Amino acid sequence: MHGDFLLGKKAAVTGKRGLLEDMVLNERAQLVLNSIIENYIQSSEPIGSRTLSKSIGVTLSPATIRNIMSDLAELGFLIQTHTSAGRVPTDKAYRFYVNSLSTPSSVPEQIKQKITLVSTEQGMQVEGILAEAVHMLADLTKFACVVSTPKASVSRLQRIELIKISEDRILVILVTKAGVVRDKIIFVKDSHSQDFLNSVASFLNEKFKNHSMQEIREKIHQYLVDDRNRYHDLLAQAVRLGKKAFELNNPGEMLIDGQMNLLLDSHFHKQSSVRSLIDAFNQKSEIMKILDDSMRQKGVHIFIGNENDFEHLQGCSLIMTSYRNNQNVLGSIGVVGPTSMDYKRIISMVEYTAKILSETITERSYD
Amino acid sequence: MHGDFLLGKKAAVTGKRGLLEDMVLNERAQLVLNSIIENYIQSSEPIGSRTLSKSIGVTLSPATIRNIMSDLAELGFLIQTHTSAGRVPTDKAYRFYVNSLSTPSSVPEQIKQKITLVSTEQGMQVEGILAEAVHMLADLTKFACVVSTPKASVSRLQRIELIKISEDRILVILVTKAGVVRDKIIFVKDSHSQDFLNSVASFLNEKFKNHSMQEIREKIHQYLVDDRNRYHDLLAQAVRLGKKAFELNNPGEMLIDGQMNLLLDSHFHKQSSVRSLIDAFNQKSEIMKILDDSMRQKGVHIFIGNENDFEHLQGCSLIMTSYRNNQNVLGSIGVVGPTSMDYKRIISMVEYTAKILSETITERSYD
DNA sequence: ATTAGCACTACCATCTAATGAGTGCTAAAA
DNA sequence: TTTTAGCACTCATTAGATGGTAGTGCTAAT
Repeated sequence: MHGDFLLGKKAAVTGKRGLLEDMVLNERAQLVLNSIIENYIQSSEPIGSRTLSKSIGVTLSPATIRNIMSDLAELGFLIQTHTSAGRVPTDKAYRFYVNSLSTPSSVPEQIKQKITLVSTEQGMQVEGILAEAVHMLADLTKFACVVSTPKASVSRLQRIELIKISEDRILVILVTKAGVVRDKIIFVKDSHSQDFLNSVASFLNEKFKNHSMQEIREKIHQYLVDDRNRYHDLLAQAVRLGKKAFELNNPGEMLIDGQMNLLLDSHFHKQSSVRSLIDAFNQKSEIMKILDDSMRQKGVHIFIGNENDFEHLQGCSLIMTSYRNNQNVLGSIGVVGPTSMDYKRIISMVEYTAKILSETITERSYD
Repeated sequence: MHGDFLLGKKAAVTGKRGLLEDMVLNERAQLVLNSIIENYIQSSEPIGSRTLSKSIGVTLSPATIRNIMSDLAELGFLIQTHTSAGRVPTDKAYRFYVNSLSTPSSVPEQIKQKITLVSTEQGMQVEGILAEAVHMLADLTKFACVVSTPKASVSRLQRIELIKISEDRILVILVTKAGVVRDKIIFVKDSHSQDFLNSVASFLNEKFKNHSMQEIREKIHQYLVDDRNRYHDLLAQAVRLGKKAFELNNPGEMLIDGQMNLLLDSHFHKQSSVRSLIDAFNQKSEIMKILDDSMRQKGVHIFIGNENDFEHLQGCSLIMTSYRNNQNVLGSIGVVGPTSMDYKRIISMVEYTAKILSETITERSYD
């Protein structure tokens, strides 16, 4: 029985069954594993010892490689689809591979040019820019891509407008610093003149400009509980209308593009996977949750296969990162593809697209 | 050689090679054809004479049916995938079938309830309503569904707002009668105060409220060519800003949902069809054109297979109809599915969804 | 520690033969 | 004249059988 000799010093000390994070493979095992992964990413077919022996740089006989593979399999990095098939990397292997990627490969100049074009059209709405970015990313990666629209709660107020629509309906328009315009209708019991609404609006603008929606809601709540304000008519009305206007009604949306690309991928050809994918994208909330999570921390976030506990997305990896203007993190953008995707390439593309997206949105922001 | 005896009187007079529109099948042939189509819609498998002989109401021996089928094939209503296979309806057959549908079957009460829920959430934006409607339709039909957003040019102005963003940028917000809010940024050479922008906005509001965007653009053009207006400063500036503000920049968008549903359908399992479909939905313009066309006329529009000359959508039928508020036709909504779809059911669903959508949007409109 | 060699396994493409659903045609029945 | 029964024929699909291939694990030699 081999199996121990692959483990580096640290692991040898902590023991084979020790913490996985501390486990280190010896150099040759690592070489073999990476080589298998890279081969598999390219070919999507199980890798055998003979094939690997040729494609790998070092001269190692198939038999030797078989021994190493056998050990790697025992450690859970490789599996066989059947007895006499080559080896296929597990999620654990991909995780190891991704962790070992040090220098993020840069995006080729040719592709950079393609991505840059997002920003050309002036005067476009933020949603339009997001749609274009996600479309582009889908087109480049040939996988499904998602982007979350800027969260209302973190973005700061640039201006509010109140427009009288009918006796009991008022159109509220919120413009945020990030350049997002949101509108909604609120219903009121008693009618107000447009002039009065203008006063309320300029009161609210004066009071709350540059504050985040979250802060505004809190302040309004304070006004409401403070009894003294009851006697100041304009204030009272302003607060009452403001409460409705700033009420969170936008649950945060998500744009998807290139879903169908996944279905060209050989990994998702089975009927059952297709169903699963459809469900996954129909029920946006789960993916939204992942997007939200990756907003909170810097850098690129990678979820491999079973690491996301969303059953419909088994067999998928997600590469996510956030985008921002020069003030705030606004949302995140990323790729959903098979676990056997070309991580290097995809990661660099997601990173670069997010960078360009951030720049474009910053340009458009009102700060 | 049979072949003539199926033609009704009219055709018999004008001759077998006469105008197709005038062609009438005798009652029995029609029964057989409809029966084949309905069977095929259900089973997606070629229909043989024996099968049909059983499933059809009237007692007809397989041999007789074979004769009839043979004639129908000769007339171009049926084809065989290979010599000894059953018959499959052609596009021509579906057209005949659809034309012969008289009483549009109504939507079952149970499904009506599902559709009704679109309108519940108050204060939702028009785009949100459209997204919900198209999602619902996709969910019910299990096909891909599309909806076009209200055209800017036909909708009438409710109100315009100009907001100063920076020295050289102005945010324009257009609210239309249909309840759509559009925003865009325009760039100006010389700086204006917000007060001045307010005057310009109220001037434009007064002048152009209730006019269609198309009309407004024309009027502004007239002002511009009229030299006299040059000396009236506010007017001149208002016209100059207005020109930019009302410039058509929104090419009319389209929301798609349920594309992936198509890939569960057995008809699109071939690799080539999948590619084709992806291209079709990526390149929105063609479908947009069809949506536009079906906005112009009343009723449900049906494009069967090769009737739309968009190569990527061969093998697809489109069921489209327009939606409106109480003033204008705003856009259209419809289904993209295989030619062998259950036309009765789908047509009724598209119709009903459009009706509910129209009602919901009318409620939200500002008239 | 590494490698060559060998027996073994399982998938895959190809071939074959059998099955069966379907047709067209012809001649008999209605 | 229309309908039907019967028969020969076609072609897709299926199940076995077969040989080839890519892979493994094990053992013995290097």
